[in-house]
Amino acid sequence: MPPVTADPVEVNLINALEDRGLRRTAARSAVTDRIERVSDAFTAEQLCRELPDVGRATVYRTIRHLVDAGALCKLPILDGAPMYSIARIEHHHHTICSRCGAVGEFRHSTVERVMRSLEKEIDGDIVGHRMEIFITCSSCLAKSEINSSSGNSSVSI
Amino acid sequence: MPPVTADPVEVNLINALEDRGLRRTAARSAVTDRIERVSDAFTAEQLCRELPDVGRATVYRTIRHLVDAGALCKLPILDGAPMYSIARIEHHHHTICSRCGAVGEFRHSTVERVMRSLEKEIDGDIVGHRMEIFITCSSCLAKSEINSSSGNSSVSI
DNA sequence: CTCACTATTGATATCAAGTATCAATTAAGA
DNA sequence: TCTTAATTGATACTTGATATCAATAGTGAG
Ligand SMILES: [Zn+2]
Ligand SMILES: [Zn+2]
Ligand SMILES: [Zn+2]
Ligand SMILES: [Zn+2]
Repeated sequence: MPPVTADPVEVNLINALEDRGLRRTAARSAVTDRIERVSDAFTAEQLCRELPDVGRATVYRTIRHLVDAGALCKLPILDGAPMYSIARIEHHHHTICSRCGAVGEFRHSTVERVMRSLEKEIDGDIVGHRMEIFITCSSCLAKSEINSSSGNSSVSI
Repeated sequence: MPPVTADPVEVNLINALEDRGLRRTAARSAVTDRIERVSDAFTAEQLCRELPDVGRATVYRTIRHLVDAGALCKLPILDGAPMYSIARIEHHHHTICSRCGAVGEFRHSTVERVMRSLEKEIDGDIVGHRMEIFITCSSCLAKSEINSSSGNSSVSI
């Protein structure tokens, strides 16, 4: 059975910036420290609120640098601001809880194998792919069992 | 070999709206006619520009109704406004040309089978998924062969 | 260590996408 | 035809994000 998770990568965001020739500054360290401390995915605005002493422009700029460096994933959200999460695994996909928004990473070799197999069938050259699995996470499941009750809101994609 | 495309569905957008109890109006017909005439994916703003006599609010509202009705797909775009395309196939995924933005639909039974198989390995209940394959479409490939030259700009996801 | 030079910062203005309001208009059924 | 509720669209507003640019702060040379 192929591994669902693999190769957790050591992350040091401020180093990722320095590797790109960017200076280590107080503002950037504040941003990267905060991101590393937060376990979950976040929006740029959330980060701005949590770092009132760092200018929004700097928060947005730093996020952009980190995405460019491949140290952060930008998750496309259908409605509202995109979310970001630390890229702990080289190539991977995300699980997103449709109730609480919790984001997880996973890798699955079968998925990648299927992607490669599509090469033959798709018109043009494949240059990449993206995939998200929407879930109800175990903690949300637990909560809804406590409150028993309510609806099975399924997500239509 | 499993089919890459399947079940093309007849689309009649104005009917899709009427089926939801919405009235057939001149403004809505103008919007749906336009969408049906445009083969490619489009943004809301594009549609507004092409329909200067329909108010933007109405364009946005109509698009929202069509997405709710499942007649339009909303494609999450990482940067900039989301794009919409007519849903011609029941459940499906998209190919997106990373050069020209052309959007295609496809279905592949293996992909769906793999998704189901992930149920066992992912923590929580799977309620849906989304997938996009980024390509260089055949027409862009043809163009770049004419101009010979240039770089294999690969997309990092 | 000091200086000069460039990168960085952040207040502010601006832009872009999209939604809320609400009076005027219009579709649709009796 | 007439009544009524749905729809429209000009306008103002919200939100997310970027552009500007003077002030500030790293960095490397001397
Ligand atoms: Zn959850
Ligand atoms: Zn993959
Ligand atoms: Zn193309
Ligand atoms: Zn699928």
